[in-house]
Amino acid sequence: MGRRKVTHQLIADNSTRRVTFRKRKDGLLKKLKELTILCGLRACAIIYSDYKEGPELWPNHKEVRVLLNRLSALPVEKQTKYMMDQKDLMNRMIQDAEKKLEKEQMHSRAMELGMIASFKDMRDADYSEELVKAADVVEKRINVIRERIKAVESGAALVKKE
Amino acid sequence: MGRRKVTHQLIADNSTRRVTFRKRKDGLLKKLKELTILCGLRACAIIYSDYKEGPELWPNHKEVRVLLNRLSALPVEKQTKYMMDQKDLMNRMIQDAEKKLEKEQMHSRAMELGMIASFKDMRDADYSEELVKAADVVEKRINVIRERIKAVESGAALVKKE
DNA sequence: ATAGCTATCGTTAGGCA
DNA sequence: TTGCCTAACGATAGCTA
Repeated sequence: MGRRKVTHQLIADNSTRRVTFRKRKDGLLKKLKELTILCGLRACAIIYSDYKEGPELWPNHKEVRVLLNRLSALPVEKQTKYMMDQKDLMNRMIQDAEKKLEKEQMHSRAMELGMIASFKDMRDADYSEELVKAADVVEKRINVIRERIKAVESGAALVKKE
Repeated sequence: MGRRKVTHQLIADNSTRRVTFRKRKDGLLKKLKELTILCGLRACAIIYSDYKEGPELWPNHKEVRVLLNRLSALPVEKQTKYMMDQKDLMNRMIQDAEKKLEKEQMHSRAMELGMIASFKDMRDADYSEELVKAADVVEKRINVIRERIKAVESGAALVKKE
């Protein structure tokens, strides 16, 4: 009956932890939805878990894609130049790191769980249908660029291997 | 005193909405933190709002970067090839779109708000300190690649302009 | 596992400094 | 605005089928 005061540490029991995860994840998404409605925002969430095949997308796949594209302006590193100059040192470090990773057979990626939510203030967002389409096109363009980058990335990885 | 039952629609009053946003955002982050502890996950959040200069990063800048790098496997488009083949058509569409955007002087990006959270199950994550460092190096490498991509992106934009 | 069911705990709307 | 305050309201731990 009722509920116990929550102990703030890892839930030991496996299935209890699983249930708690589901309940609280749902709670989080509900609150996210409320926030979007109350404050006039857009939001999305992506959740990887070992309980599902693919990532769980909220509110839907399309919204996730659209909002993800808005993250390109995210602050990453202070400056690129320094890192580029450090390339050789970096490469050596990377090789060391990869050897170690290989050695330990780290494969926890499969257990990965992720969530992304992106909001946009829509208070002044009564764009015409046309403008929405236009924005979508621009976002698709960014997607193209992302894909190209991925290709470059794979290529670089291949080159590195030999 | 007390509270009123929440009406599920946009909060009309500007400052009330602002306060509600802050309260509920904090609540969301708190619940995110609890989830990470109770279920042994890692998580982060990125929040853009017009109430702050830059994005608000939770739990901190580094964690956000690390977890963001794990999103590369995210499902984006069904296939790249088709989009690449469509490049010319796309470019024309983009030009049209950008003209319209320019014309309308859309500048809502400044009002953008975003949140990202990424979790990783850590139950089997008692890596040695060394391994953690190694993983970090690999992630830095990915960051470098991202930066390169950005450069390419800017370059493409410049080319496009003339 | 998954779905209800409540007692209880946690969140927060509205008020006040 | 920004931070407490407290009564409602909402979320959920532990239980049952």
